[in-house]
Amino acid sequence: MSKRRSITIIDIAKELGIAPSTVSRALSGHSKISPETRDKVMAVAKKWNYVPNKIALSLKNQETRTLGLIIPEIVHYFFSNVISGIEEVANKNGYSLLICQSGESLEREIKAVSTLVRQRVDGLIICCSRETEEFDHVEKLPENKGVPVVYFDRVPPNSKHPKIIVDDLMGAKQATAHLIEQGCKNIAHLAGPENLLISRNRLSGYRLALQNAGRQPKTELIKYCKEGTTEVGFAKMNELLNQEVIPDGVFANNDIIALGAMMAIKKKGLKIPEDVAVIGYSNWQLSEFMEPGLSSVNQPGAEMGEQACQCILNYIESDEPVEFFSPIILPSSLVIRGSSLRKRSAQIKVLNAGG
Amino acid sequence: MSKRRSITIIDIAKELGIAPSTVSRALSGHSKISPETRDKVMAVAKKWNYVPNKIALSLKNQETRTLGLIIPEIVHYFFSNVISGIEEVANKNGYSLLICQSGESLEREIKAVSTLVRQRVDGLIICCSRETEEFDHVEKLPENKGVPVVYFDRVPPNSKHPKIIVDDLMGAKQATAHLIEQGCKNIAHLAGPENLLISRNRLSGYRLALQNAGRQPKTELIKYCKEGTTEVGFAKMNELLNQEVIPDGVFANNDIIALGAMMAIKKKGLKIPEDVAVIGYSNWQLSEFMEPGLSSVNQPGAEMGEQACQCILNYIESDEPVEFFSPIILPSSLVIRGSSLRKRSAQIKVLNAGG
DNA sequence: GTGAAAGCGCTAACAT
DNA sequence: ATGTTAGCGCTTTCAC
Repeated sequence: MSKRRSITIIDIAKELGIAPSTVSRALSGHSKISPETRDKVMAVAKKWNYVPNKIALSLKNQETRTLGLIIPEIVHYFFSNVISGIEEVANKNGYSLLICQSGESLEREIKAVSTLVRQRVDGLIICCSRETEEFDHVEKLPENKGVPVVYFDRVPPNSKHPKIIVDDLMGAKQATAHLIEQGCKNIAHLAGPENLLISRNRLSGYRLALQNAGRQPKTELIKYCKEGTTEVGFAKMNELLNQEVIPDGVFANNDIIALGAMMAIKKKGLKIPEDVAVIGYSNWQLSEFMEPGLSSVNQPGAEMGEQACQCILNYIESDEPVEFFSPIILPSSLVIRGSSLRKRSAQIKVLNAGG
Repeated sequence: MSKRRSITIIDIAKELGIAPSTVSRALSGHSKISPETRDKVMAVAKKWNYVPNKIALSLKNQETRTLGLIIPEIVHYFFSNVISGIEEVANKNGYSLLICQSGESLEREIKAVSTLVRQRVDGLIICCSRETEEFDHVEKLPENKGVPVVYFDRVPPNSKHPKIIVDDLMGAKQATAHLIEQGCKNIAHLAGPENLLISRNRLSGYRLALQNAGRQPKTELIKYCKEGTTEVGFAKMNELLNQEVIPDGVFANNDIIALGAMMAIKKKGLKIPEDVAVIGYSNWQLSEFMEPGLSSVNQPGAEMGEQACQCILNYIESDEPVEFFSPIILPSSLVIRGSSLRKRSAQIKVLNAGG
């Protein structure tokens, strides 16, 4: 593609025999400009399809009105929701969005930070990769007070920057409480890997709900699904079904595991939710299409994106540097579905799981 | 956030008492530079965390090494795959990706084009909104030879720009042929809305496969699901099941419809795929989590993104303007699943559905 | 091998 | 109301 020279303010100025600054003023609707010149300028600009050059503006103003986003994977229901939320808010505020995916690799994450800083993004929104345990590449951005940063979902333990996270503990508590309300006597938990904070929080929520109802969480009703696959969910649920105390309710760490559990339940000839009620903490929209009876706690991806974006816009526009931001904790929403998918829409209830 | 002045080449030059141009040369590994100065410059640059300013470079070089992407919705399995594919290739080639979503609105699409052109993206990748029937806002970009454009998925009928589309006809043909091979005698089609090209192509593929097998497509086995919801799929499948000729195979326009159909089949007490085999043309990854027995024709989202990106990079870098690009047609892939989800992974076969 | 100067497109301060 | 000028950060001639 041969390089195209586009129309500039100077071209317009020459055509009309006036100064570039006058053209600039006319174009930006400055008050101290005669209507005639303004109209003439507008006419020429239109005739030649003048497009203002944001690059020149960025260089002059030292701001790009561009936000950088680093995300582990784009192809993921939760993350794509986050992106969408960010894009929505950014767009509404006249900001553009530059996206990099780290592919859960620290190396790529570091490279992405560098790329975006070179591009002079006005702010950086980041969800760290699973590999990331050390945050200097973000925390020690050039000059130590570089670009404003907002973390979401996977956040460093000690950072002064804003953080947006989901209230997993509360969500899990509500989900378990819901099973209790439904009359479940023996509620099992198919937990996620112990090393992940979210798994631990969800387990805690489960325990808390039971204790609040005056019950003791039983060790034999808690199974860890380290790999987090449908297969493991199936296997662990089978174990549960072969124990003495058969659970009549299951809270699963996520919907993938929940799906495996449901397969095991059905294979046993039991009915959902009549015999065993199931509820899954969900990253995906799957629940919508899954078996009826699968209620779920949904991660508020879009809302998280919106909040993160709003947060960084405030950060960018705040004049005095803020010393420390306390984390913003978003509630998950508990979606309760009835047992007939045909009448599903009428039966969906959304509870606000947070406080 | 108070505006931060970052380190420039001039700062380094001053510190060392040399000319900015020398610093520039040292930094960019120019040959005609003494090793001592180079080392000195590098040292200072490192000490002060110098970050080159891409904005200044863009202004000078008249290229941003940035690509613009306009997409109807980010939260969509197919589209998020496309984005991911584009990001991957762009990144690998040193390009950044600026994303706007149109939300299926022509108005927002027009605004997005304008935004991206102002940002001086080097190229524009676009999937038009459902509302878009007139393409001047893209085709007549400033100066008529403006930014390189590549269309994908939803493309204008007559554009000289590159277009990447999916071979729906071939995919549908393969899917239907697969049902025939499986021994299905009466294969129904749950079609999409007639006004969409993809629906028409899939219907044609279905017809073609039957004809190739020496069968006549029967009108009573074709049902249009205008709304494309699970509910409609359920209703239309019920109609089919209550007709004289009960189908033993169903090719559904997409997986949402397929899901409804499967619910209807199961409610009737029939088994999938033993009694009725089902296959859906899929935009989503749902099939992975759906009932066993649901084979699907998957849209190659990531591949489409990669191709689109590669295509625009070539376009950008080609010196002589190309007169007309013929469409690039990607095959969909037919994924055949067995009936036991537990053994699923072993039984998945992927056939290349294109020619 | 290095320096000086021009220029990419734009705007804001300072004239007039 | 309009023109002049300088400068944002960088590279790239053209001198020396």
